[in-house]
Amino acid sequence: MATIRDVAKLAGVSISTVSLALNETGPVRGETYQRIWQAAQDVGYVANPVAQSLKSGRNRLIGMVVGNISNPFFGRILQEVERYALDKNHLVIVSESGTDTAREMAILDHLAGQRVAGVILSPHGRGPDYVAHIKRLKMPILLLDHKVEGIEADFVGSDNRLASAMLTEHLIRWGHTRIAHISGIPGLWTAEERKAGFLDTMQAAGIPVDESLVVSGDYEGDMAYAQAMRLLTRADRPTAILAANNVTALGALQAINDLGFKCPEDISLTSIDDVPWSNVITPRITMAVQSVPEIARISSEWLLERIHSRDGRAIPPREHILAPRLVVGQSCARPAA
Amino acid sequence: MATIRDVAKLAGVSISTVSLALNETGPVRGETYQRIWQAAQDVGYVANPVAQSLKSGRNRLIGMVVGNISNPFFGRILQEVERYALDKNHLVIVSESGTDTAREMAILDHLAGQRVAGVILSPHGRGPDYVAHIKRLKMPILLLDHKVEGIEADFVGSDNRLASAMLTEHLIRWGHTRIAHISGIPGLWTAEERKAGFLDTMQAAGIPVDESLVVSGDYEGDMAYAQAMRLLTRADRPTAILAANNVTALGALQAINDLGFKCPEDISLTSIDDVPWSNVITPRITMAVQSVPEIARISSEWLLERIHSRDGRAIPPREHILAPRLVVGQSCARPAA
DNA sequence: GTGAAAGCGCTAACAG
DNA sequence: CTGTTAGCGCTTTCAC
Repeated sequence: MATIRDVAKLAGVSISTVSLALNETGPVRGETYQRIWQAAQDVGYVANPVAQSLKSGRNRLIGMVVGNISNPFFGRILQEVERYALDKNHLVIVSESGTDTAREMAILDHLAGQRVAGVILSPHGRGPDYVAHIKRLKMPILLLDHKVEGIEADFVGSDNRLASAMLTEHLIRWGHTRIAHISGIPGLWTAEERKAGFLDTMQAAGIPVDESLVVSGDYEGDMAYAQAMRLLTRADRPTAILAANNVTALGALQAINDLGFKCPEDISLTSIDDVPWSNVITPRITMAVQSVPEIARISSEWLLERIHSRDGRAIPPREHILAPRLVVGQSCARPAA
Repeated sequence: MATIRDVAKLAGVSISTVSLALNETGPVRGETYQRIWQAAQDVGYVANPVAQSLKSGRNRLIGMVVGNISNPFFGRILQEVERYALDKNHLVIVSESGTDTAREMAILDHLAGQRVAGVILSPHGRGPDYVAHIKRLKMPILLLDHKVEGIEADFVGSDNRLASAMLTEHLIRWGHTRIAHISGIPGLWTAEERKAGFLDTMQAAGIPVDESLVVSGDYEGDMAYAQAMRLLTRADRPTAILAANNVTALGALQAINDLGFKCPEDISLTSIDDVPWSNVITPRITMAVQSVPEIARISSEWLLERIHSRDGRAIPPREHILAPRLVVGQSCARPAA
């Protein structure tokens, strides 16, 4: 790899002049500039980003930390973020925290160690230590999806209450009263909001909630399958299920099928979040969808803006809450008599 | 951030002693070692990986370059690779090449610039310039999925011919003769192999292939949908479709549904590669699946092995070809009379 | 306009 | 056993 010294030698100038010229950060112009530029071309010089990082304390990397990499919802966000970042000459480091607070903190430390320019974080940790740990980090952070009390940072997410309210209302309008909710990870902001949206809507409609029909999931298919199995094998089983996210819905649907029930004839089903390839899933699931391109675009833009603005810390924390859109499928019907 | 100097000062030794001690690369032992270690703890010292990289020329990063990040098949591999890498203290940079050779080369240059320790590459580029470009790269590369003629590197992929042969045979056994194939990206190794597996099997069975039923796709759903539409609206439409990958199959299925055909009664369908949530897709698609955990494990192990062995270049290139497994669903039936 | 020199944080000879 | 020192490649004052 050619270094700045090679260029300097070939151009017959000092290395500082080369740096000044190539970065257009000095008064080098005209013939000298041309000569340096040509020399750089000739030896195939590209500045070593590692050396630049050491000097500047910032790397042209951005981190993306999520709970579950294989969730298709995340895959599509990553795709957009990566595209956007590369346009701006940044590479994206991806890491999965699971639901392990310690692991998440360790990952953030690793990223801080690499002097990444910023992080898009879908926070899954909990507890005061966790919050303190994040606040201590020096790099710009953008919170995605889950909001964390006590952390001042840009936030991009959706109106989770509204999403579940819309779906709950939809089910109520079909005549359901025994509605079950398989929730997300207890304690997580989105999960609690979604549950609250459900409970509020039920209450507003004057429908008593059977607490035993509100069960906790973990945003994963296996757990959802198990919980749905439990719910549906009860004598007083629910007539409808509100799933906390896409894979929860798919897990529930599988349980419905495996038990020999028909959706929507026997059980109605709705999902918060988009379901991948929903068109070829039978029945098409009624869901509250968020705009993935919008989430990805705002997140990337805001983070890169904060990274590149002269004083990123000066920008006050912003919040972008997306309104979910109800997409009606064929997974809901009147409750069986 | 505490530097090695802070530790040295607190422990009352020189910085080199600290380095030697903490890296266990010198003869520092006993009381001095303890004191240094304690001091490191006290100031919260963690070696700056950027500085280490500048010195060593290797970063504790590995790159992963694929054609399409949002393909669920890739998501699951990434998940495993990331987990494995983090265990070994490496972070993973993810990037999407699309089908753009120039973009892929640019990404590889970026990664080389960051002095990543190695790259897992699912190559999509083409042409002699491309091959030369890759060979010029100094870092260890592991080829995933697609093999590239002329590049000496570890390769992990599956027996693509066998996969499509198995499925083709399956369709033939059901009595199909007018079988269509929606292929992958023309020119890509996997795509050509899969097509060859299809053609060979047809020939071996003595069934003439209608060339017009062999159409090219791009491993993407939209294109597959369009091609399936075209195939199925012909008067002499095929009775079965062999899709080149998972999303191709889903695109085709959607076309089948949208045209009012029933699968498998009217059209049989098979897929190379796993389909996510295949259990809740109706009908369950018959497919040739590869073991994602195995692919991910071998890839990660081999790459990290090459990275960490004293002379990685000394290990001769290895090849791991996975045997696909036939998973029979309900997407195949006798051709309609 | 241009160059010399300091230094980012670390590792690794080489002396002592 | 430990300290001194010379870089890794780059940016950035500060002189000239």
